[in-house]
Amino acid sequence: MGKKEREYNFFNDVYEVVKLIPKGRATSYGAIAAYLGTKMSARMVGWAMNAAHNDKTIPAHRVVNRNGQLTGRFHFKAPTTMQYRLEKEGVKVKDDTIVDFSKVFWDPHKELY
DNA sequence: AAGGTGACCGGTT
DNA sequence: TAACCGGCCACCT
Repeated sequence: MGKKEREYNFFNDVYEVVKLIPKGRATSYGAIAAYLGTKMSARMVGWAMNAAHNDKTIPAHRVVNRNGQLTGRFHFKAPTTMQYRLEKEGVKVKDDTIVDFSKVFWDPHKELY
């Protein structure tokens, strides 16, 4: 098995959850890690998103940090891309932070089974 | 082969 | 309020 394939298998669980985030909602790195179990740390979720950043099938813009900040914005094509995509879905962003994040927040632990 | 490094997090100072 | 700390764990050098 090649390196690229192994990498994809390893991060696959993260990608599957990210793909389930509904339009107009967002979750956090830590929430995904908690949902997947103790083996996966929030840092690893960030690493997985980094590895996936050109995959158009993964809505990476819907993953932010626990405070709703768009900490991953510099990894997009332009630093404004992440905010643009969120606002296009009706999510308001101010000062690189999602407005009313608690209402936009999508917790995989509660919304998935 | 060992140590540095994250698109992080919760708690403490 | 902001800075810091320890835990996290696969990757990279």
